Amino acid sequence: MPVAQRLEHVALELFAAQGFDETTVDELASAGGVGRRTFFRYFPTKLDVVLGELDEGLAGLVHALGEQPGNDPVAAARAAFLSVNRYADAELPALRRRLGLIEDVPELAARATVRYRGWESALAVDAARRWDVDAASLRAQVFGRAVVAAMRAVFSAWHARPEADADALGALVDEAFDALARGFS
Amino acid sequence: MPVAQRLEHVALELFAAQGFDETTVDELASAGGVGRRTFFRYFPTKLDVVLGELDEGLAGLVHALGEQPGNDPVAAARAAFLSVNRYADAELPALRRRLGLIEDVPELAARATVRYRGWESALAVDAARRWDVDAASLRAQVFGRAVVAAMRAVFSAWHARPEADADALGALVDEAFDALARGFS
DNA sequence: CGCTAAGCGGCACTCGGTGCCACCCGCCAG
DNA sequence: CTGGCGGGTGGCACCGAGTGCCGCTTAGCG
Repeated sequence: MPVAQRLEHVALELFAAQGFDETTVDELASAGGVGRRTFFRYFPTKLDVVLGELDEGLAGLVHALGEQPGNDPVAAARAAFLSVNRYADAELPALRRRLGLIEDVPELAARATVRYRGWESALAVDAARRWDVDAASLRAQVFGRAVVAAMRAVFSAWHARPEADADALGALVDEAFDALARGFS
Repeated sequence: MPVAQRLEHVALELFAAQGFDETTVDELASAGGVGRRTFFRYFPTKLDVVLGELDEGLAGLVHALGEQPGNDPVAAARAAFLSVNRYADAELPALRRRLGLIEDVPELAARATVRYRGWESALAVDAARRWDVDAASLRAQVFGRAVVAAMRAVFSAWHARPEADADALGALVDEAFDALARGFS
């Protein structure tokens, strides 16, 4: 097992057992069988052990957006999100643990939203293209941020239901995008 | 001038002059004429010097939401935001500096979004009440987060226009809420 | 005049994060 | 076989944010 993956696994274990703040980097490193200095070579920050692959999604999202036809950004974003967030059943428990940590530890939630900024602007750019307006236009910017906000709500709702599976996630995504498409009035 | 206010003023000065990360708490404290330990008695974190009063808005927002009639959450939220975000001309430069810092320094942006969580849930609760649904319902949650997302976009757009005044801010708020009300499809 | 209570701030400590450098290893050229 | 060479490693010293402790000053009051 590669070092990074082992560290990640061990870290989620320790965080779940004794809490994020209560676990020092020294513990993570020695539990992973490496030196503290080496730990920081694999993860720039203690926070990044938890977030890790969450933003690999960005490249995938951009790609998926590019493949969607039509000039309805909502439909495109919905399809892109559904295609990017396809999880195998075996991945769900780890996903749950990650989401739980991100919701509980404010610092992690904060760091996660920074990651989402890339998504927001990618979505804004895509919407601007389909609407044929400037990407800096307020409507496009609001769209990008609102979509990410909706996705945060989806993950939060999914995490709150202990037995929700991958299909349930898809259903929630659909519901959220319906709301965005139709408006709130 | 009270200590907290003086520290805040001096801090914004120093951050603008030499950057956020490049300014240590020691500098802030001695520039404000207090000891380092005292600084942390007024601000739990270096970050909070910048964000400071930003979340005093929460209590005001909740109050303003409570005063809005009708069962359209978008209209209520729009009115509440307009009433809370009434800035005097003299406050605008300070607001600009704050917004600039929050946009530029990722750590500040992150911390700010944590503050917004209170707004998100307040808005969700209000919407749930007007729609007569559960506050935990996905639609209400998406609404709360989308509204805050839209407000972030508004502040960002306003900040990007160097000569925008308080009226321009109101116009942007209206535009953003129109988008949320009508939907994006 | 003495007592008390509250704000102040020095000191020492923990922990996250970084720069530097010595070390160990496998690899390749001579 | 040997002598360099390069990458991964991790120890060490350092910085800055944040915290607990405690002694000091000072203002207020009986």
